[in-house]
Amino acid sequence: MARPLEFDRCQAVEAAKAVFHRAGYEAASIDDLTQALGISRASLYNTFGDKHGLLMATLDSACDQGQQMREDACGRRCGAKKVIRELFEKLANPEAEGCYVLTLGAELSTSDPEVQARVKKSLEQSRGMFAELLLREGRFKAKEIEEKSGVLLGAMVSILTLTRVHPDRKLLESVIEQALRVLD
Amino acid sequence: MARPLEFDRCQAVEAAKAVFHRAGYEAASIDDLTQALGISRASLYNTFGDKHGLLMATLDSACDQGQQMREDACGRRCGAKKVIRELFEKLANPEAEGCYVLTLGAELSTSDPEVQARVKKSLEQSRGMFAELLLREGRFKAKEIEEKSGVLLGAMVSILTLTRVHPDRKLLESVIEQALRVLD
DNA sequence: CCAATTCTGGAATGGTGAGTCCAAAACAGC
DNA sequence: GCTGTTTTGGACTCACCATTCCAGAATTGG
Repeated sequence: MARPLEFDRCQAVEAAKAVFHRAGYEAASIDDLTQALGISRASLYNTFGDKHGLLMATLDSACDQGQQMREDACGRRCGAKKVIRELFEKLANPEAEGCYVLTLGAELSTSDPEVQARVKKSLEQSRGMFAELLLREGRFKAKEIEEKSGVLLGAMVSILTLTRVHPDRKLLESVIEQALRVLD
Repeated sequence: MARPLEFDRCQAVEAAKAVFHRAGYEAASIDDLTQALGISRASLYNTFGDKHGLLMATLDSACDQGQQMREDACGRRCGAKKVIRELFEKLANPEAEGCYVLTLGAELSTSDPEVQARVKKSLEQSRGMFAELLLREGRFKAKEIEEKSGVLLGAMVSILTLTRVHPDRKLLESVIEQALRVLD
């Protein structure tokens, strides 16, 4: 063996995520990134290939964290309404992972099929989670679940988008309360 | 007087809007723009100052068109539910102006205060329109109007965002139907 | 402590970006 | 048709961007 990496890959990915999230993909320069990650150009290229590779690493990380969050939500013992309310509250936060995925989606999904694929997959997984939570309630028909999970996904997207472009506590509360009505 | 402009400013703005919408602001180069607008660099800089000036011109145009759409909606004689349903249907279209505003907002609102201001203003105006339509129904209390207009705004944002990153007819229908329930 | 291997900082490279400039062209009014 | 004004095309500048390269540094196994 030989000299080991002097930095933590995960930490670097998190730092890159923050840079991309704040500046956008195109606007973030390699200099910005190396500075934020605290590593040199060479290390960045050795580890991630190129700028796009680094982007995909951050997207993967965000998707994984989102998936973790979804599994946690499904793993809870309480009723769907409580689980979803708490999930929505957590998402109504500008630093949320989903917000990152969606923001990149808005910037790049028309021009970068790889990004688009992850965004779509992530949204579908969210919808799946909602469907499972609804199913577990045991009081909805398949048809209802399809419709209601769509509504909840829509609400989620709304929350994530508003959180970024027009944060307003009361507005978000209204959206959340209305969405949760599908569980009545 | 002297030599007149050889191109139509409005047409140029529309073309620029299309380029920015497809590629994003940062990724759109001046070359892309001059080519799409069919004008030379000099004309572009003479007319719009710089790239950012051109961006703001496109944003202003989109906001104006949005405002026009809102006024049209308010000017109609039929019930709020019908007006809003038709508006939502119109917005569920990837070329919609609101979609452009929101997409730019996602890319730039954290880094460009001017953009952020227009996006927020545009959203507030939309909310105002919803509030007016609700008020005109004559059957809601002020408190309800505040909440319901927020819900409708959230639905609109959801529709516009989904339309761009994850278009799916049935999903959009579910979102629209659910949103319209605030009018029951 | 040596050799092999891998990482690191920073300089170098080639390309492309936004924005400028000027000479030629097109028009309006006289 | 001449003059003054404005537009236009395209060459030009200069900075910055992503990426590569290399010489030196660090670490492991022997």
